[in-house]
Amino acid sequence: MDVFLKTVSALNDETRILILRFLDEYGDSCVCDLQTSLDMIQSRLSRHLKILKEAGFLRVERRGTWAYYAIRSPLDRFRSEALEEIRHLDITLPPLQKTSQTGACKL
Amino acid sequence: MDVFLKTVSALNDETRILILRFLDEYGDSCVCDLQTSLDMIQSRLSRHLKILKEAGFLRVERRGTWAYYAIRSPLDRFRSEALEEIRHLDITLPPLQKTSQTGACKL
DNA sequence: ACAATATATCAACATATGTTGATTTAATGA
DNA sequence: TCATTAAATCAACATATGTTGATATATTGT
Repeated sequence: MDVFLKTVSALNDETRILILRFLDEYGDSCVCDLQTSLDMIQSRLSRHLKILKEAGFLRVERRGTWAYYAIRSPLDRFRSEALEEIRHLDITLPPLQKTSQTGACKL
Repeated sequence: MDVFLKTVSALNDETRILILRFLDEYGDSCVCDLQTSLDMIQSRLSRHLKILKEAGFLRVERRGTWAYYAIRSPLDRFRSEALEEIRHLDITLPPLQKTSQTGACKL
């Protein structure tokens, strides 16, 4: 029960759906790039990334000062199906902005 | 987006998961019987049944004074998958009590 | 060690959602 | 029409969750 509810609860937010969709489309991203691309305050992003991670949707990998988040693979059946639904939602995805590469990522 | 979020939001509650599991196990039930079997206040049940119905999980059929709720069929892919998950959750389902038959269902 | 930057966490607040008891609406039968 | 019962809705309250700005932690380079 707990695991299922946590999974569902993680899906129950527009911000997190957008994040999932973004990572699904563009692949691994550091918080910094997500912040620029999605135009979100850093604490807000961290919160949602943590929830998605703890719900089993994402994994994190630390590279230097950066934390790269990515969709976990392989996802189990239910999470995969949820992601598939999200893929077909009518969302206007913002372009990927890799400010972390250029060093222009100062918070 | 709206439809998906509404679906997910409907799943995001223990009470509603229990109701879905119950109806999946025992089939159509009137609010009255659900109330007795699940030991829930009537207004609480009505609320959750409405949410589940509007989210596309349930259908209602009025028979006399009674409103019989049942899992909609066929469910679409995502809702089916969700129901399948719910089927495998570790929930101790209370026994079905058909008080509506005996007339002992006074609220 | 210190400065700079990336990320995580915290506290305060606002909004959303669930619960309950009361009231309203609907259907049936005398 | 009136009484009875089932179900829906409402109002008040409590709890959960999201947002924001501030602070803490972590990593790198000087």
